[in-house]
Amino acid sequence: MAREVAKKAAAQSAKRREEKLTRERVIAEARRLLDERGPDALSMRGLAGQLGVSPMALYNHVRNKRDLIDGIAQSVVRELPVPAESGDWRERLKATFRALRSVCLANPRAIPLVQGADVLDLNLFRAMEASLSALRDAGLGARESLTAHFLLTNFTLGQVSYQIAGPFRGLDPAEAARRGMLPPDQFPLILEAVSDAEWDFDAAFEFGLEIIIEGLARGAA
Amino acid sequence: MAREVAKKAAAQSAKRREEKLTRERVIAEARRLLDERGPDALSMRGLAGQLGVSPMALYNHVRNKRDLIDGIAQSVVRELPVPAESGDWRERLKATFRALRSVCLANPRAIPLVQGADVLDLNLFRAMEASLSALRDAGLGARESLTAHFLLTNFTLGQVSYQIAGPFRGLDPAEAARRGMLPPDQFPLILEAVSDAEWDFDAAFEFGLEIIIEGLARGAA
DNA sequence: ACCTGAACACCGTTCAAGT
DNA sequence: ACCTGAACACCGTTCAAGT
Repeated sequence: MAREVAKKAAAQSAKRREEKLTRERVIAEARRLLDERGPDALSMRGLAGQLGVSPMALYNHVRNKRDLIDGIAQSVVRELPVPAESGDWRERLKATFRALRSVCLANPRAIPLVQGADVLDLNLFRAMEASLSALRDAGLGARESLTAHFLLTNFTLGQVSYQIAGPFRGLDPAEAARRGMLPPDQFPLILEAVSDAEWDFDAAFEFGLEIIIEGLARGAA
Repeated sequence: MAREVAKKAAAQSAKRREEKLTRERVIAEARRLLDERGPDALSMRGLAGQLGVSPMALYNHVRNKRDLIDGIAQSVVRELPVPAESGDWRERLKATFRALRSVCLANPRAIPLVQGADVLDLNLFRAMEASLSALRDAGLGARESLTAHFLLTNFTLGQVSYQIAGPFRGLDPAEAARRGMLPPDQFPLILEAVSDAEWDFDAAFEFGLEIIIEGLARGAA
């Protein structure tokens, strides 16, 4: 029958369409597309193509592109482990922010897109509660703890963005030195630092974490 | 003559065209457009319209949109004051990063666009040299100073982004509380912090700066 | 050298129509 | 309820042509 022929043709041209289209499937495919082919490949049309469906079909499961990206953000955040509850406050703090960093680094292409996404996920608040709890144990007050939490969050996310963008992206002293922009008498310290070879992001993160925690311990005392 | 009539008509429909089109004028107008009407208004076509010129005329002064944005970034960075050279290392550090913060906050709409722009401007390296110099005076080594400089940069830019995006944009514990996502027995500290009213960004910045500097002084000793 | 208009290859989204 | 095709109002950029 003509019907069945048409069905077969549709199934062929739309390989990925065995399963029903759902919000979860749309978002999962969006993540895969973003991860494998980058942000430019993540268009509503391209995504629909990957799913073997018309672009407008997506709008039954996602309000608009903004909502799609919020969905990606949420699905990334769900990979945050629930933080440990026991141990020294310093170690609990470190564990919480190391975990945040790991999840971000595991999803490098999602991070720039997800900046400023709206994601109210329980996992994030669990991490926040754990962080506040550790800070209170360090002797900080309610207000100070909140400020310190955002200090640590800013530091962690900033460092992650920096690492993802590539070392010195857009502000490379070595490049400036190569172009002769930096006369040695005016910029001795930059030139010394630049010659100091490669950059260890893990070490820089641990160093920053240590400094901040040390400052908090000190400030609370 | 028909020529002169045509000229007049062109001059009328293109009010802003008295002056010659230059890279500087293109970038200045782009900044104005971005500042007053936001990132969506900053299209090559819209910008050309503002300048009373065909879209393609811009490409004589700017390689492409990426280059236009790099130009905006550069023109913002040029507003960074040259850092002071004397004084206590703590005060010099604070002054440097307060200045960076001020320039960013004065150009809120440019900041998100400018993330990841390529801008090798002398002003930025002057600030970096000043920062490294202060850190060396604090007793840090070459490598540590560089790491600490990026810690402070990350912190400052992170805090600025956060402030520009709006308080708790995308991660609002108060909103989550309103939606009943946060049972009081599991999230006592978040709920306490949230009830603590409004957020003071200036104070949070100064607090963070203090903590980091304290940590650096302590770590060096 | 600098500018133009037309065209190309895309976007996100609305709408009316189909099942 | 879910999906479709056609259309709308945009993009950035290339190209060939004008002065």
